[in-house]
Amino acid sequence: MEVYSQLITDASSLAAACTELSGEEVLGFDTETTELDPHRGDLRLVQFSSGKGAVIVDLKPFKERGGLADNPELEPLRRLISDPKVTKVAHNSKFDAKWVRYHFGCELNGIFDTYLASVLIAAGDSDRRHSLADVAQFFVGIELDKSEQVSDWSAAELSQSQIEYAARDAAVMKPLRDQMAERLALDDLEAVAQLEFDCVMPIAEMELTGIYLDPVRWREQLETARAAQVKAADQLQDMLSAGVAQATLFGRAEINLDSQQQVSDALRNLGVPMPDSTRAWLLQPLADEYPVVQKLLEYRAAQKSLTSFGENILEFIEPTTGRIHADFRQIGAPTGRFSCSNPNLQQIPHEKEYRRCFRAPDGKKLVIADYSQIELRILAARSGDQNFIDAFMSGADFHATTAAQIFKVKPEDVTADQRSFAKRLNFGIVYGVGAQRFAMMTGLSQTEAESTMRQYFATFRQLDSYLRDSAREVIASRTARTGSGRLLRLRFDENDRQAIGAAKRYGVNMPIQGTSADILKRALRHLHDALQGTSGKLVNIVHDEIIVECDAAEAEHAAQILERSMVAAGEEYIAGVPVVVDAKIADEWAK
DNA sequence: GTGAAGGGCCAC
DNA sequence: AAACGTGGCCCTTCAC
Repeated sequence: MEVYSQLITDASSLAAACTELSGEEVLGFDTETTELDPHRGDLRLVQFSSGKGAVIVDLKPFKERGGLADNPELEPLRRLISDPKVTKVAHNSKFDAKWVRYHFGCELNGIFDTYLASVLIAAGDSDRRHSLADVAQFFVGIELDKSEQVSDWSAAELSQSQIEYAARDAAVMKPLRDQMAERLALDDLEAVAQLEFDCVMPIAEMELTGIYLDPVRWREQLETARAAQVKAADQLQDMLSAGVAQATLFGRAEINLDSQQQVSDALRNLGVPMPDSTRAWLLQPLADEYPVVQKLLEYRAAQKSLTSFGENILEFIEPTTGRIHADFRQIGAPTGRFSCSNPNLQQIPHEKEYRRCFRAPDGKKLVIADYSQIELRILAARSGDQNFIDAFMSGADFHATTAAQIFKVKPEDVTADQRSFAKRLNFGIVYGVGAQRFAMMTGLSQTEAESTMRQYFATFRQLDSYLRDSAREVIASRTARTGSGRLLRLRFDENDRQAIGAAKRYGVNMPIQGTSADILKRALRHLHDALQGTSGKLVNIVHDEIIVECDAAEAEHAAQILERSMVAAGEEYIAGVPVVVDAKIADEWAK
């Protein structure tokens, strides 16, 4: 592909080029950086491409003259980047957004993200790849050579091939966007694409802000966990060696306690009737009779605390900020849910000992808000079941209210057991739970479980028919959609009963789980806009929960903004069922 | 030595 | 190897 390109190194040509570019509706956009983490490296190039050619801004000379953050020479560039009327087509724009935000102090607005668009169009097909090279190949049939991506972008003089690479990379973006926009329209994915593009900037900012973890508190907790692990390991080792042939009078045969193979063998030698798997839920029933099994479970829990939630998380603290900047993937699951890694802040144990380590720094507060029963409210709205909806309308305890209906007793006469059955069933329904598993988790017999479930569906007739219709529709169309129109294509062998069952559960669950994700994403955009000009910053999200850190003096205001943003987002996707958000101001992330 | 797969378990 | 959905992380085992 032959492309004209202009390399810019001085203020007056930058101003002229930006004036020219700001007249375009759509620009390809890319950056080249010396590192992957904006806290560590330099932003070297910013590139734009229009139908006419590419403009490459070499930031090195600008930085040498007056830095990047408040260099007035870069003002035209900031205006162009933050102008929402000029669409920036970028691949994985969160990356560019973070660098621009951190080094220029401005937002990247008017995003069209070809990575996110590709993931949406793939609609859950995990065979599809989404690198720029793959996406360019798939949508416009252009082969991209990415060999320069890892080249040295900190050199004094950029090589000709680097400049050509930069230009070519940027030039593919416009035709790519045209093809993808057409495809998004064909699949009715424009609304969900906008929803995704709108929350790139909030997520970019959240990652840059990071979350504060008190290392002193964490180490204290770690010491306790370590002591528990050492004690449990020692006792378990003793108990297990009794069943190992090689054990001698002078010492015990060391067993690798983390090897389910070795542990299973040792337990079998001790006469424990071991199931095929050693998972906790299978071992639990044996724990009363066999203290060694109880000890194994104790060891496992201690080991998990120490490995998954131990020393390693402290290594994620960025020295320049003293905070943890995790990676959030905004379409982490085909349902639209986020995933999080390095570290995963969505799987921190709920126990106070862990959560309290994530605290507001001095002078700050955390505002923590979560949606109340959001998935069940979505289910109520989608099914239109009046009994289910009424249970939310009253504002009373939802599980107790549904229990009263299922067991045909007065609300005040609902027993703790009845409420607990109803609660587990309410949650299980969303995932398509069967009688067998419901029996297992409640301790009911298979027959009792079946009859309770029959009673449940007899009470919520409309919900029952919604779930059946929805399952039938999923199998017939091989698709499912969320409230925003997010699409899932299901692939299954129509002769495989198990596969059909799995597809039904997945396809029925996806619109519920996915609409919840839609709502959260909408809330993030509202929140981002409403927090402008305040001290409030988004610091974490966990599926139905949002955490904002702000100045202590502004906490009440921030809490109001957060609650309003979340409720407004919920009401856009749920009609006829109240959306309830519980918000609180706290010093630490603990209930 | 390294990477994939499998088992197990944390969150919502 | 839960006929309950979505993730990520840690460990062992096994193939290359």
